[in-house]
Amino acid sequence: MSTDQARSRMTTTSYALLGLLALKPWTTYELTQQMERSLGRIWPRATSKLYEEPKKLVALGLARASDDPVGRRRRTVYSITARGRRALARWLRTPGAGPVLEFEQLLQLHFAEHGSKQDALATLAAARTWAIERNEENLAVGRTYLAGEGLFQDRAAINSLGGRFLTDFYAMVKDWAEWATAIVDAWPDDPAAAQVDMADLAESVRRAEATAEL
Amino acid sequence: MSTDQARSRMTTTSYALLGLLALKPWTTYELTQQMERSLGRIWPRATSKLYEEPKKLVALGLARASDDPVGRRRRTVYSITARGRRALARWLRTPGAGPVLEFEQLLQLHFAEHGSKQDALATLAAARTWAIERNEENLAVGRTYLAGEGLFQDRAAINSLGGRFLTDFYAMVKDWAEWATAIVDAWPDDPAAAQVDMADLAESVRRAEATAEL
DNA sequence: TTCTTCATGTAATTAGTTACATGATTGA
DNA sequence: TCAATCATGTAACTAATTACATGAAGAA
Repeated sequence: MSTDQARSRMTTTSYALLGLLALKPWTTYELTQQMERSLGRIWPRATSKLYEEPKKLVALGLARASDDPVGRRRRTVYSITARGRRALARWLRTPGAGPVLEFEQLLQLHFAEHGSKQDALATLAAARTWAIERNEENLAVGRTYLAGEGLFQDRAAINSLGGRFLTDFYAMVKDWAEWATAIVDAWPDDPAAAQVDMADLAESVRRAEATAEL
Repeated sequence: MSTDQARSRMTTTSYALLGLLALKPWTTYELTQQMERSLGRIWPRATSKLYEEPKKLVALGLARASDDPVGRRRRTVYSITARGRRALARWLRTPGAGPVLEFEQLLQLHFAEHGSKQDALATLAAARTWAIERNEENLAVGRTYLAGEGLFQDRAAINSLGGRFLTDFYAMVKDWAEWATAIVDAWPDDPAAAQVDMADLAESVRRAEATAEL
């Protein structure tokens, strides 16, 4: 156990892995698969991170690693410890951060005046496609649960909260992209010359006002 | 000009700053304010990054820095160069990434079985509050544009695309949080014992199916 | 038996954050 | 004239990514 690792603090990523370990023991590869397929939608991390992070959990006494050899190479299986479960429960009591969004395509749209109308439309089309593709994946998972064949069917009640969030999010992105495409279609060729439609603006403000009401 | 910086590549963050410089020259502090108030909603970065990144733009010849002293200390004003404008236009033609979401609160919900029902409800309440507060800010900006008094009123057409996205996003988060609160309210005290309501699940799937249709 | 894909990991690099420091300005 | 806050920046650190490497398993 390196002192470095023992000293280093728990990040949200650490808890994400710890949470998975609370479900069952996993090999690192299984963890990467699970992240790619599901948890990664709300907490995306590079694969190599997932090989590194559990070591920290072990160093902190929150997880246990067992090496089982496969042929000439080793494979590591991680499982949670009692201390790990307590740490996880403690984390669930702390206030977490709200959604953090990074949206490069929207950033590009935000500077659309410096490119062509075509650029903007292409970006919107890509955003729409993105939403449809992600939704497709999410839908496939939802159907397996509806059929009673989900990977963690006993956790269906909990999983469905996140599933619904993603469903709503993808729908929202798609609808927005279509709305925005109609708007941009009406622009002149030079986006810098585009005039705002006050009626559209007013409608957006009304929507926000509806959300502001308790 | 350090070779290090000249060699380093442009990131999306670099382009975010470059895009702002294309609007007008800014002092670094003004850039931090602008990011905090508006661009940061879709491309959040720490303040110190915003002091560092423009230096790279200068090293790459995409921006110019002018030092103007304020009392005994200096202040840097950055402006874009012709090369910078071309680089920005080129970037607008490249495919950008779709939305990337990090949602710690939802991660906590995902492991709700290891905490109490109260924990889950508190997390959902926090998510709802988050959405309302963010919406409030966004609404305030929208109103200034509707009144014709936006900070960049001439860019209202473009700004309104992003404004609407955020409006829809905050509404979606709030609605989801309220929906989920009702669900969790109906859970037994031990979240691990919660049973999924198949009717709810079916409705989520139907929603996703609606999005999947062209 | 060879090729490809799955599986398992490390190393090098970088992007980003947290912490710190201090001058300028304003209002009590 | 003092305190608080605004404004400006650097340094140290760390989380995370990209690139690389290679063995195992299964298909052709």
